Amino acid sequence: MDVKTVCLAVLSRGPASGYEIRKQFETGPFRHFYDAGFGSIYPALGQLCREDLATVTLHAQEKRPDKKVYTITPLGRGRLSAAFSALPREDRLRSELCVMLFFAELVPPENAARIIDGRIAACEEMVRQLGTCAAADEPAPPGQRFVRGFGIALFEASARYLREHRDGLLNELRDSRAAVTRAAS
Amino acid sequence: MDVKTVCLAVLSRGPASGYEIRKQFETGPFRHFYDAGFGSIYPALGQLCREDLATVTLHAQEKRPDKKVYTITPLGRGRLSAAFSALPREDRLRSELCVMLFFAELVPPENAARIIDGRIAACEEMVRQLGTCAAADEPAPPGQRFVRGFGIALFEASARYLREHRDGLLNELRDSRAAVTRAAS
DNA sequence: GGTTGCATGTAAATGGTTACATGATTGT
DNA sequence: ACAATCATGTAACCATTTACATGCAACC
Repeated sequence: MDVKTVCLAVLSRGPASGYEIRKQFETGPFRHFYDAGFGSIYPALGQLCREDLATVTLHAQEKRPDKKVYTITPLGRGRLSAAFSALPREDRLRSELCVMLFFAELVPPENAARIIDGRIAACEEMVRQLGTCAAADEPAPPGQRFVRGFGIALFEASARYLREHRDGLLNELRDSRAAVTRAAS
Repeated sequence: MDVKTVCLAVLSRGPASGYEIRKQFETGPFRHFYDAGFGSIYPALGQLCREDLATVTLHAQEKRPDKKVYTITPLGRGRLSAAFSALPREDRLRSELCVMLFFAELVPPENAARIIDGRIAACEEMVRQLGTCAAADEPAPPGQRFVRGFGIALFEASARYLREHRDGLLNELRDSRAAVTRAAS
């Protein structure tokens, strides 16, 4: 599922500009499971138009730059249906945090705690953000609420695990480092 | 953190061939937070050698193709330390499941249940796999056990959320579809 | 006077996936 | 016989990120 398809899906909920779509990826309800920058959104929207899956109209604004508002076409809706009839592929996660903690013995000791604490804070912030966007867009479509709740559940579980196992890991790391030092002397 | 750095980190635990590294990504304890195919691992290992971060030795085997075993160099260890002194960037997740459920009204009704049930099964299978690999490689380094436990906690939380909210979503989707049908007639 | 927000885009570089290409052995 | 496992690699393609480029308005 590429950026083009996801943009098309966003447009199926109503016309939008590239800038607005980007905002949804950055701070809106998409934040935790999909991201894309301007550099991929603008070209994607251009392509959608060239393939007649969307149309553009220029909205002149006062005291603001002009806006290009994209609208999905019937052909675009057809393309969307096709894409949403396939089974989703497995989630792809790339977690530097996990790589670093997996090889925790390579991380400078004073950093391990910082890294974990930073992540706990980030998860809590994420839960908060997803909660406020819940308050803002009620009543949202069922799927949207489901996915938001899913995100909250996962970030809460992350924060909980990290909080509960943080000290255990740090102690084990300290101990094994002490053992190595003893062996070397 | 690119494939090169992660390969180097794997090599810091002991010499390995490209094939063996790939196995760890595919089925081993890495499975849930990092993936890379042969097409990125082999070139990465080549580059590591060219930059003197690793060395290769050819191990002839009987009844098996020859193996190229890579070993990290002191220079490689230095490079690794540097990479692991930085803060990890945010996890990057791309979830087609979430995209599809977010726009659940675009998913053919009979598919929504299949998609969710499939994911529940996949999460449970993942928990099982992480559990067995726990039994196999005890005692593993502390970081490795921490990250494995983290994975188990998250996949369990995923499965739980999906199980608990599955029927609610499907009912809401059915109801809102019925409302649309009534409005159209 | 500097930063943030609104608004659009292009080009180069990076990084990764997929498909191709080969070949012996082991298990069903 | 056929598929899977072991084992390596290249090349083409694809997608995405990053950096560059522009400019006005509002706020601090």
